[in-house]
Amino acid sequence: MLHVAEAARVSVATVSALINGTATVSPELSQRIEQAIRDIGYKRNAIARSLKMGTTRTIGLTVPHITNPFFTAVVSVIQQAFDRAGYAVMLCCTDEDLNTQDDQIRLLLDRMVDGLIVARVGDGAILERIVADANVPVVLLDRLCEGVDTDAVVLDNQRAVFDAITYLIDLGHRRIGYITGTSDISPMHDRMTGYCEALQAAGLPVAEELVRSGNFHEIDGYNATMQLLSLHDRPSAIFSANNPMVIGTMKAIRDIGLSCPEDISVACFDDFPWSDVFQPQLTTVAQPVQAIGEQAANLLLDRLAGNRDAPPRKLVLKGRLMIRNSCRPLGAVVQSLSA
Amino acid sequence: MLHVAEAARVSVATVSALINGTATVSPELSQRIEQAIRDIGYKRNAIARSLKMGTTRTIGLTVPHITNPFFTAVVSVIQQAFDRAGYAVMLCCTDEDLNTQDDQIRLLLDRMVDGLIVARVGDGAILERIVADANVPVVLLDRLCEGVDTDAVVLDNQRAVFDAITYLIDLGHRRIGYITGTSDISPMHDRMTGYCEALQAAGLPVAEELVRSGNFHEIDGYNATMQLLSLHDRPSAIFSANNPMVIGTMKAIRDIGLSCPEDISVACFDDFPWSDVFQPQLTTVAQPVQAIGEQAANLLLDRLAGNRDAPPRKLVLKGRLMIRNSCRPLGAVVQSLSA
DNA sequence: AACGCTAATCTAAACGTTTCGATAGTGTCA
DNA sequence: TGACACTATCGAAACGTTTAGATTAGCGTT
Repeated sequence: MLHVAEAARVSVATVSALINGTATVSPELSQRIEQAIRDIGYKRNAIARSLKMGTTRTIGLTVPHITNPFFTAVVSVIQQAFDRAGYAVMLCCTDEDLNTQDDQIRLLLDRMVDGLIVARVGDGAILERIVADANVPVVLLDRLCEGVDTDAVVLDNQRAVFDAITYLIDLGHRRIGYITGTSDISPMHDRMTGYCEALQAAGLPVAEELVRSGNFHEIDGYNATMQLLSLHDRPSAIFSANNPMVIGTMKAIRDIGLSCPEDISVACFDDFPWSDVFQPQLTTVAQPVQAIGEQAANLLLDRLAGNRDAPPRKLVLKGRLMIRNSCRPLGAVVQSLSA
Repeated sequence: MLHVAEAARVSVATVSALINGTATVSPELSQRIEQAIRDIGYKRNAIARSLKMGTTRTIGLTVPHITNPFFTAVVSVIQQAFDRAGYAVMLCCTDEDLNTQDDQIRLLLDRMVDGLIVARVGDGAILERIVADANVPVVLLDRLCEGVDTDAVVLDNQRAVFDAITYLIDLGHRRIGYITGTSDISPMHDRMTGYCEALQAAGLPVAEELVRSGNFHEIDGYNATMQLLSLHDRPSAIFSANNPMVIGTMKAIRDIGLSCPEDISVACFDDFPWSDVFQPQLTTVAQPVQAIGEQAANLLLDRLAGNRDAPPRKLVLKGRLMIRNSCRPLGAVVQSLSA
């Protein structure tokens, strides 16, 4: 900018005024300055600007796994929304690991992001401090956080799973296996509650051996399913509370020589784009990813626009049960096949 | 830092020296400073540091679509690699749009990223200028760029498709539909070449009506497939050169009342995690996403480490044909079913 | 002709670091 | 006792912006 000012024989203040439109500058000088800018190929240094202004027009976004199609979709929507608003987004994947998450968030705050959207992991002790200490607005995505009272957009997980399990019960299923992620994050807890309530509402017992938990990965779903399928009185249906894990479930069913839905019905959380193309077409609980991403972005953009003092807003969206052909109605007798 | 210096009764220079370990500071002062840092909860301002140092320890990454599983996987790997190296990554999705890409890259350069990994879109006129003007290292990902001579990691697309088509020919297929993306990017061009060469090598003609092109989206794959299937002498196999488009292909096959692989064989580019779980299990060309991401990251990290003058390095990796059950061997007579 | 008002422009300080060169303190050795 | 080397510390400039406040010029009023 100094060079531009010199070339145009004006002060840097005038150049700045013209670029930002913060003061009127005469047509004559404007022209000289614009010419100089073109000649020199000047580009404003956003870092220097950020330092002075105290804002980076950059936000941080952390998710557990970008390869989880749910997060992929949400990240995509959020990225688009901030792009439209002229913000850059720094993406971090925490790999479902608390320490990684701490590091990532520190990394983002170090870089003076203007705001944070966090699909948290673990118990959020650090998050509490961040929301308290750092003066950047935070919006929680997908997962709430005890003790952190801030903007959030989540799903009505309990209701969504309640509906899905009720659907299975209505089909005649009585023993329904349930595969959950580690229960220290709110959605897993709420989904589990939905499962239990649906069973109770139908007068069915919650059998401990039918509930298995894993760490969100395909292999965990595989192992959990193997355990469920080797029970002497095995479930006629399995619900997986997490998307990547259901892949493991399907592989386990295949490896053990059973097939879905003939031998065992399967449903899961989170829809994916190809779910109605391949067989079996999985019955899923679809989250409104578009809305989730947009609402999260809007909440943050609103704070960034200056609305700092409004009380925390918590948006709860509804899931939708996508009924396909991976769950079959059950007659009086549970079919018993061996491979 | 000023506050820390005052609290510890030292100069800011000393604080900086201690934090960065750039000079020895006495145990006594060290302790005072560390105490002050803790008391105040001081965090170094990375923006100010960037301004002074001329480096942001942040890189920019642009991909056409993060929802394309290939890019999802590569982004994930790259993100991890840079995370390990202490870099942040700014992610942008260009939506296969040239203007968007220009905007995004400008946005990234404005923010003084230290380097750029670009899966480009379009003809790259802007990219040329960037690589010339900006002094940040750029590595091209997945897609080369005429006239931009810089580090790159790509697949041997031609060979990969050659192998896939040859496989179909070996199965007895003679009329093989081919669905490509817009041909102005190198992989699409190379894949097309692989298709033609495989046919020629087998003494088969390249029939114009069997080649359809679209804009990478599911709907384009759908439309292209519909056209192929309504030919009076329709193909017995379809190869889709792009992953999202194959979803459209499968939907079109279903909607028209055919089934795969009984009525029509399907293969495509890019593997996905669930491809061996659902039916039909698609035969795909798998890209080594892990290697691609890591190599791209390494190339850039190497430049960032100071190795600026080395000549451009172009890494070409091999694809792998994952044979599953979506392509069936063909007898002498092409089966002709109507739904 | 002196005055005030407005519009255009400029000067200079500030943002929070890093770093160069200066300075003070300490011990060694002739 | 100086001269000297060495270490620890500091002062101040610099990075490239923004912006408050000062200055200047032009112009209409009285």
